[in-house]
Amino acid sequence: MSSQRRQPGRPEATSHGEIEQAAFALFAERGFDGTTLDDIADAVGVGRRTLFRYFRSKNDIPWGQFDLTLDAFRRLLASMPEDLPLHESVHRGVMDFNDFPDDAMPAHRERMRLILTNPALQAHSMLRYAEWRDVIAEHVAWRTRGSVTDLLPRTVGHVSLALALTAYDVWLADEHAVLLEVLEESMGTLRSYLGPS
Amino acid sequence: MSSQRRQPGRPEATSHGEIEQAAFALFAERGFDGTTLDDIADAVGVGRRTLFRYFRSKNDIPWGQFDLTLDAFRRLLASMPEDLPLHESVHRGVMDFNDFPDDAMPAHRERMRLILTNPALQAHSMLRYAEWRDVIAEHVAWRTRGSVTDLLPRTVGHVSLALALTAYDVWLADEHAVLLEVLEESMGTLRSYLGPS
DNA sequence: CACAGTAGATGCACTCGGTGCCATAATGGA
DNA sequence: TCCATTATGGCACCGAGTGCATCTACTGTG
Repeated sequence: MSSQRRQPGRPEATSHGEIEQAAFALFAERGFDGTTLDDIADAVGVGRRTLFRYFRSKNDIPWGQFDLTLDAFRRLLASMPEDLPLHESVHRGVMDFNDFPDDAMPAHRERMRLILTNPALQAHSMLRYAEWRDVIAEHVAWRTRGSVTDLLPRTVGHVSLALALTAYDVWLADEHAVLLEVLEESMGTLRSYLGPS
Repeated sequence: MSSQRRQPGRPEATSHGEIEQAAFALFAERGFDGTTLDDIADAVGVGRRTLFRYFRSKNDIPWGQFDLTLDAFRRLLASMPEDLPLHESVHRGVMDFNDFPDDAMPAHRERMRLILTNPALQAHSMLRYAEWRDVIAEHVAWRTRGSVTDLLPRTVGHVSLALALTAYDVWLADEHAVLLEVLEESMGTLRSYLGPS
């Protein structure tokens, strides 16, 4: 790949990845709140103003390029065989979404630990979660030929997120837990909780 | 009531309620983002600094005295008969929590519309939701003689929140919807979604 | 090589939320 | 009146985020 990158204008001085790396190093050292955007800009060797061309806000840095991740998620759900029961389709989608190669897990864990631990990031995450829920809701709406504003798509979106967040809570609390197993387990827990109705 | 308020020091210049009222008026007029803390302080006739003695942040103003609300929720759950099945106990608690007198609904609706619509407030709400979930998790842990960090309490907390938020989404989108009915409905929707497994 | 075109980088000034510190005001009681 | 107590609120300051204007580095062309 990389035929030629003949772009007209000035080349980019840095990249999302570079900023992310420098930022995570600083976060690990001084904490998220203890790191200013000036710190990050200096570490990357770029102006503070430039950071905002790569990330919408400081809170977005730990999320990396989440838009791309969501695009992949969208494609993932769209690729589910249509003869699969809806709840199976969603469940598999969520499982695949959280299926990372082993060597990526440490970094993923660190990223999620940061996001789920720091109050400012916890709060901000709500906005990203809403986008994630929408992807699910759209899938459900498409499968049921309904609207994303219907009760079912919204319910499935919210509940899927609830289960995922539960799993992450437990996973982060237990050094040896396996994310996908906890995810499966939380789903089972919900079933048995509602079961005896 | 109001036996005597013989407190030693200087009397308070305002109250949570007064600030809240002035703030909501301004929010309705110029929007949440278009209202500065200076605006609110001026409207109340108090220093900007003083606002922070009543509310931890601008984002907390729309929530009123949520601590007190949570205390009531805690007592509500604790008062549930122990012979009630756990899921019933939680369900009833959530229903009662959202059972407002008719004349309080318009204000409640406006408050929730604001919180669930404005991005800054959406994000901030995550922190309040976490406290709300904890109340449920504690109840479940108490009922099951387990720990709040166990899978079940966490799952129930997250899923209960998911259903409540779903209900609020739908309720706010439909002028004529009845909150408690939508809540009940979203619960049923979840059951039927998971049912055919 | 000079010049035009293009797009990213960045400095600057400014707004606003939020905090620490501290002096001050208003009250009840001795 | 003087004191203890408690709330007020001014002041200085920090850091995130934005709009605007300018500059810079690179491509392509004559």
